[in-house]
Amino acid sequence: MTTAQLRFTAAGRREQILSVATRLFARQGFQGTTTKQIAEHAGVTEALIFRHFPSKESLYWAVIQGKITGASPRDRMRERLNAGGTDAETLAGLAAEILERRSKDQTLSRLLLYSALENHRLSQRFFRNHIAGYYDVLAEYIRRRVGEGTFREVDPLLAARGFLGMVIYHSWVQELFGGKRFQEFSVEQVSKTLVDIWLQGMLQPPQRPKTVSGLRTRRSNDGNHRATQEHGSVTQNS
Amino acid sequence: MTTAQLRFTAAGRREQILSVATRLFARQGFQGTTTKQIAEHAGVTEALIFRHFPSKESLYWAVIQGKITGASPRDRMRERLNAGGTDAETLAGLAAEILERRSKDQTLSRLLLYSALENHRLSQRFFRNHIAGYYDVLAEYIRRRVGEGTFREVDPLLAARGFLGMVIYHSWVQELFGGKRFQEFSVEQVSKTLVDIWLQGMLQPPQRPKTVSGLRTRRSNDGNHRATQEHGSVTQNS
DNA sequence: TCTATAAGTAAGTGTCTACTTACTTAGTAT
DNA sequence: ATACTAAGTAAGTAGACACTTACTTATAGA
Repeated sequence: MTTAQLRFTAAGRREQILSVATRLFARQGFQGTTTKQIAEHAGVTEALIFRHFPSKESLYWAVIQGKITGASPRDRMRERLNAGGTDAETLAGLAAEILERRSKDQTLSRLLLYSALENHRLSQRFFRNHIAGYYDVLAEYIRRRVGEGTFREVDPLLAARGFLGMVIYHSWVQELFGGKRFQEFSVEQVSKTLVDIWLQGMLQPPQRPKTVSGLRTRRSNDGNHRATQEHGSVTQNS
Repeated sequence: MTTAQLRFTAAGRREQILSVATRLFARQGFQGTTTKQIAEHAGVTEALIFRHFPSKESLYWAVIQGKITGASPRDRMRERLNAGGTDAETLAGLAAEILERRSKDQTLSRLLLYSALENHRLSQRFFRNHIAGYYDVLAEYIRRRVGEGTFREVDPLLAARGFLGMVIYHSWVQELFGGKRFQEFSVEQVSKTLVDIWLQGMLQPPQRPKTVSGLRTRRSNDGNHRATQEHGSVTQNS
């Protein structure tokens, strides 16, 4: 009979160690985490850790592997992008999901950043599965919209990176660099604002009949700063 | 007379140690760098390092301090934003400068990221002087353009973060995560594309003054796409 | 109930770490 | 030359590190 269970099964203990190690590696990096610490947090001796994993490095790799294969956001993202709705709704939902997840759980982005900085061999793959996954799918979406004539002709990969850059960078600044100490933003405000900027930046300008250069409409004439709408020809001042 | 100079002056040696330590801390982080390593790279014994700096941590702080006080980009950025020229030129120049500097020298961003992850007490200040500096100035610029009616009404800080996010995130992906292994981009292409998107996203839409909700694009409208011209200049064809 | 086996540990090992102590040597003013 | 001072070092120390070895104990199946 299975009562209080003083001992784990091998698989169960392995999982527990992995989970503890994931948290610690994310918080302190590979170099900053000791096997003794991991053992203490798992409630066992160091020796047991080396029974389950031949070395500290192999434990680290198992942690990364777990994050790579577990719950790739790629599919959820593809679903979202194919689900229908306006561009604005779709993208704002996507941005909101990214912001919310990162605000709740920093372990993933911290693991990723540490592994990139410490230059672990797996980090390339980590990156490919986790970040590149995001924007391959998004780039595909953008390419379609460009083909349809809805979006302007821009490099889809760069545009995707631009969008995700806005969102992810903001979340890094807030969560990682302590930006939220100085100012908080609601997820809705951030996602709406950033999507607004990016989306209007991507959309074809509203179809203008044939007035070639007569479009420099002056709305009110109070002198300066008339800065026309086309950024090719923004006249800033005299 | 000063010949071959077997010995440094105290100040000179201090500087040399600082410079060596900066490189190593940037490459490997605080935890990943040993005092022995620093000594070897500086060509001295460890003891000498502890004569100039009371502890490893104080040496690290001196490194960060040096980066904080040295060459704040804030002023150069303010200059640039006040120098005149079109918005597009100004912003593209700004983006290009960021991209180029980061591509040449990663030490600053690596130091910053490590210090944020390792949660050093100075990292808040590091961040404030180095990143916040950037977008305070940029936000001010945006606020002015919003006041003039050139830009739409958006939170200037968020808009600034969006712009810098696009650029800085792209550079991180390329330089740090090894994105350039898969695809290279020219500085001009990146800065032009990202500025294009962001700037058109910020400008007031041409005709209708108040419709910020002009984002109601349904994804199935395939009616309008005339074969697009290049995204920068709309006013050139007939 | 007995036993095979898997789960778990106490107490190490050599090496590395930040930091110290007691000493030597180079440059310089008198 | 002499003596003083600042630059520099050789050889440590105690503790932390990743990892090992030899041992103990829980538990399921016969």
